[in-house]
Amino acid sequence: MFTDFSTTSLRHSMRYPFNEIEPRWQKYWEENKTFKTGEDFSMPKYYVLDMFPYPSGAGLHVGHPEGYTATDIIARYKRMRGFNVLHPMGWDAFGLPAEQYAVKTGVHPAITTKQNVETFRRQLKMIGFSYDWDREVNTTDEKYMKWTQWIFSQLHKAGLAYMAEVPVNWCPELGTVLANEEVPEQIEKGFTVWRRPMRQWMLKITAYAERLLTDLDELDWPESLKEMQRNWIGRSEGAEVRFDIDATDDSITVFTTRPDTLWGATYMVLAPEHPLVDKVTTDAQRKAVAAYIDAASRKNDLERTELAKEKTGVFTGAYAVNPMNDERIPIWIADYVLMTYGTGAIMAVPGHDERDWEFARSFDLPIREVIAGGNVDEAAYTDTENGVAVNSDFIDGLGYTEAFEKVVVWLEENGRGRRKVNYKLRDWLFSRQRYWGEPFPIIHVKHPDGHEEIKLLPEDALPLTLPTVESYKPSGTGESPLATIESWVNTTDSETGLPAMRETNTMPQWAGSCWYYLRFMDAHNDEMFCDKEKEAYWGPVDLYVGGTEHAVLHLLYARFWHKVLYDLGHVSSKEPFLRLVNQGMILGEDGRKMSKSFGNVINPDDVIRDYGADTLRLFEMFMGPLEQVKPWNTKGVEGVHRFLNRVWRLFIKEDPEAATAEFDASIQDVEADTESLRLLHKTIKKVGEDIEALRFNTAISQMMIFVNEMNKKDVRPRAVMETFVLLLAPFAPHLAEELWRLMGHEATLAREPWPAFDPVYTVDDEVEVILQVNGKLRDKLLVAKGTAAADLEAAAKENEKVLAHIEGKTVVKVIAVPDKLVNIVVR
RNA sequence: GCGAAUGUGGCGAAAUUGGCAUACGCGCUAGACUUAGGAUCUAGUGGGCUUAGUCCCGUGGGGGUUCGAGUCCCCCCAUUCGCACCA
Repeated sequence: MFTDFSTTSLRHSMRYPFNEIEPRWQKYWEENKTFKTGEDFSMPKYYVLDMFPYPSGAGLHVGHPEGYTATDIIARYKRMRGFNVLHPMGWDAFGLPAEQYAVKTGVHPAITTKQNVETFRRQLKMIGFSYDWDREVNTTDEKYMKWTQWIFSQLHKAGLAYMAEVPVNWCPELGTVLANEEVPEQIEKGFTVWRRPMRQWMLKITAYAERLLTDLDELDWPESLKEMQRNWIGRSEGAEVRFDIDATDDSITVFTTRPDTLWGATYMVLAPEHPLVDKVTTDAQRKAVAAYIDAASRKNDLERTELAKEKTGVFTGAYAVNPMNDERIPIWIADYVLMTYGTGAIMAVPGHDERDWEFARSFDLPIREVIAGGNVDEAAYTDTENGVAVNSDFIDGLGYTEAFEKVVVWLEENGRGRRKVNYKLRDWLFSRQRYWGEPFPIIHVKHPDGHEEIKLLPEDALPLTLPTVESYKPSGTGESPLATIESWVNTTDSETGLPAMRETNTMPQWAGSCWYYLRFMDAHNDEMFCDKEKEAYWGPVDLYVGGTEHAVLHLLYARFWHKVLYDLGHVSSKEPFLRLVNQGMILGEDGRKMSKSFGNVINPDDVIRDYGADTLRLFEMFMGPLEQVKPWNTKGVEGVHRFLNRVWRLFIKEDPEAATAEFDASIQDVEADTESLRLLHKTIKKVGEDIEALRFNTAISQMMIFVNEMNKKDVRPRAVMETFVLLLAPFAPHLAEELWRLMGHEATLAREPWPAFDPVYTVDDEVEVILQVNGKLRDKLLVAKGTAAADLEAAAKENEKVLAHIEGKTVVKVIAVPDKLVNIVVR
């Protein structure tokens, strides 16, 4: 022990000396490596993980410590329960803000990142979190990046990474493309985003769509979050149907979930970007079609959908043939059909699809009823439960399910289509035209015959690090600033000696966070991304806590990578995060979202300065249920601070003159009285159960009850008080450690066994039984626990107040529940 | 429009199995100590009342089940979040 404990003074007579206690214990923990995670694999393990932060320049926000305190309480509690606890922290340090700052100032993002990380680390240490800092990881660290690139190589080898010319979301202000998921955020910021074809790296997440969907069922995650992932994956069962184009050899394939309405298809619609558009358009319509396509290309998906009130479209002049009835139906193009979903083409059944109905009304196209039950003149009839097929040949009279099956069989037998499951989920656009990201371990080899070969760098060439650049500005051509560094870009293929160019795209921020939870298990391994034995022991994560903002992106991508690694035999579980909890956002004191513009931002540093870290921790947990959105309240902070002061005064003599802390005279080595024991054991039980269930607010209120009761006593049995300190420890570790030490213990309480409660003291031998007449409370009765129903009934019938209410009336029924109540029903 | 969650004092909230509604904290009121109190401690604090009674009402609104409903069922309203032409 190197820490100096000689000066616990009472300089601040009214408030306990948190500003001395806290830094001192933080120093002690650091020097003694109190929270270093052991590697005794015979112990039961518990892996409790926070979503690691992006170290922004603004520093820690009060929202961060909310989830972090929750996991820290769990970690400290589990350690005391004898678990080998893995509780690490790191940095998701690639990201746009550092790069944009670099563009503006010319300061290398690595420098900004390093400074920000230092701030974050210092702030987190000031709150007293029990992280094993020896396992700290940083996604921008070359040693970490090496394995991110290695995992990409595995994906590539597995055929899950490919390059494709795809319409991307191009943002001219940022000079980069965006993932679909990132678009709404940027538009909100006022940036423009439009479609532009570009050669991009894609990851084949769609190959895992089904498993990502079905495996959700096994996870202990919030239902709403699972629902969000289900919606994002968007599975729908239907059929692909091929429509011949009249007078040509071409055909249009559509996806439909309603093959039972095929006879009602009165026209077809292609997305404006559909490859067949150009081919089928007649000369007469060519001008109108071209104008329409041009207008559509200037809109993004959001404008084409959400903002479009009226349906627009243009006739191509061509006709298709309905395979069910050989009818000639017109082919239109319209931007309400998206190239990115299904086949980019639909059969329009205006009678039974709302969008098609609207479109048909706008353009005066025929609406035909093929499902009876509604009135297609007024609205599309889409009921699949009650509708019955009509005007539909061999399925007439059938309900949805039978009709669906029969049509699919017919399509397959006649070679006109097939059963098909379609997903909304699209492949993951994995490249960014930025500097501050992981370079792809890829070279484009130029063969003498002129063809280009995409080749992975050999494993021993990893990590491929970022070169220094003079300007961080996007090149403007759609390529990253890396493209301008010729000495870096031009290289040779070590295998063939042929000239090659490096890939100049970088990976998105999500890459590093897809596997960091694995790296924590074996943070310094230079031979592998994570040792197999360690992974088998630590994985999967038992509890993962973070915000809802990562509901679909990070959590879906990480699950995808995990499944790939599982398939390749690198990890032992199908899913990375067994249990997941979203902490609710903390609002400003005014009930609005904390924001600089509202001036309602609370800085954790200020709270720690004024009240101490233990108060910050305790208040964040006392505010309400973890999952809930709740407003900050400075008065509430003072409330929990008062509680901690009371705890201190329960033990320590109030004497402003004293140089060192001395025990209050009430702390005595006496045998505990039954009343204190009852209080203590009830508190042990409730605090333990509440921690397990993440109900920290009620655990704290029970400790407050304990303190309020003990406060009234002149004698506070030492053993009782000592046990209480252990209960408080996960919540207010600095104060608890200090009291523990003052009670004469040499070492930290971090691994003291969690107190056990004795059921003898948690149940009272006398209980209050409620006496009711007609369900209304009339009196209460104190009886021995377990008093028989018959005895309760007899006692109730002798009770004066009860008698007053049943006098002169007929007793119809008596309900007597032992230890609860007696209810006499009279008429 | 679709989906999910949530509605309890002046405020944050509790009530774990259908059994005392409002624990705990804030705020407020009164008192004690004090030169002082923005410290501390004690007591009180859902609403109503010509009968101040251990009376009546009371958990978003309406109905229902039950001896008994914040809790279970049905309908409605509000708020928040997510999705949104997904064929």
